[in-house]
Amino acid sequence: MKNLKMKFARMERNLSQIELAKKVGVTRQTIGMIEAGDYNPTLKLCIAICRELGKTLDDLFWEEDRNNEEEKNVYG
Amino acid sequence: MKNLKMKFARMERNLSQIELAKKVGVTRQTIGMIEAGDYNPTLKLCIAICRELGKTLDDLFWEEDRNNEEEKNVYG
DNA sequence: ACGAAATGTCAATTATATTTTGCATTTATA
DNA sequence: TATAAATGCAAAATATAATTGACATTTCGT
Repeated sequence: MKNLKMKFARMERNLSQIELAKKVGVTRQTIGMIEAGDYNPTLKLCIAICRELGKTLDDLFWEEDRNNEEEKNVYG
Repeated sequence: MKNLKMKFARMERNLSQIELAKKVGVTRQTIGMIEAGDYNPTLKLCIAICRELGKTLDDLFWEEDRNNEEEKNVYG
C-alpha cells in the first residue's frame, strides 16, 4: 500500500522527491517507488530517510494493524 | 555493529536462529548475519522479525545516537 | 570429558533492490 | 494558456540481499 506517512513527512520539509533522493543517496525513482508502495527498501535506506525527515522507523514504516493490508509477499 | 537488541529479543522467546529463520521465511545464515551486524536486511524482513518477536522497528532496529556508530556505508 | 545442538563463517549461486534512460502525465506558477 | 518543475511509469542493466552447502567453533546438558 502507499506510504503516505513518508510522503507527508517529506512535504512537511518542503522537499521534492528529487531533493530527498539526493540527500539520502538514491535516485528519485527509488523514493517514488517507496511512496507508491509495492516496494521493499533496505533497512539502511529507511533509516537514512527517517533521519533526513526527522522521523523514526515506527513513524514512517511501522503499521500497527496488518489485518487490512493489501499486499502479500514472501515476508508478509 | 552487532544487533544485540534483536538477539536478546529472540532469546527472550527461547528461539534459536534456526527456528526464527524458519518462522520468517529465511535461512539461519541471514538471521545470523543480521545479529552479527555489517548487514543490510530489507524492510519487510525486519518487519517480519519484529512481529515474530513482539517488538517494533524502533525496538530492534533504531538507534537514537548515531555518533558512535562503527560502520559506514552508502546510506550511513 | 563427551556428544549434540547452536552458532560463525566462507565461496558460489540466485533473487531482488536500485540504477539508468527515456518518455508521458501532472502540478504549480508566471 | 503556456512553460518548467515534479511525478508516474516501464524496460534493461547493475549492485547487493539472500540462498545453498559445507565445515569449524562454541555452548550446554549429561
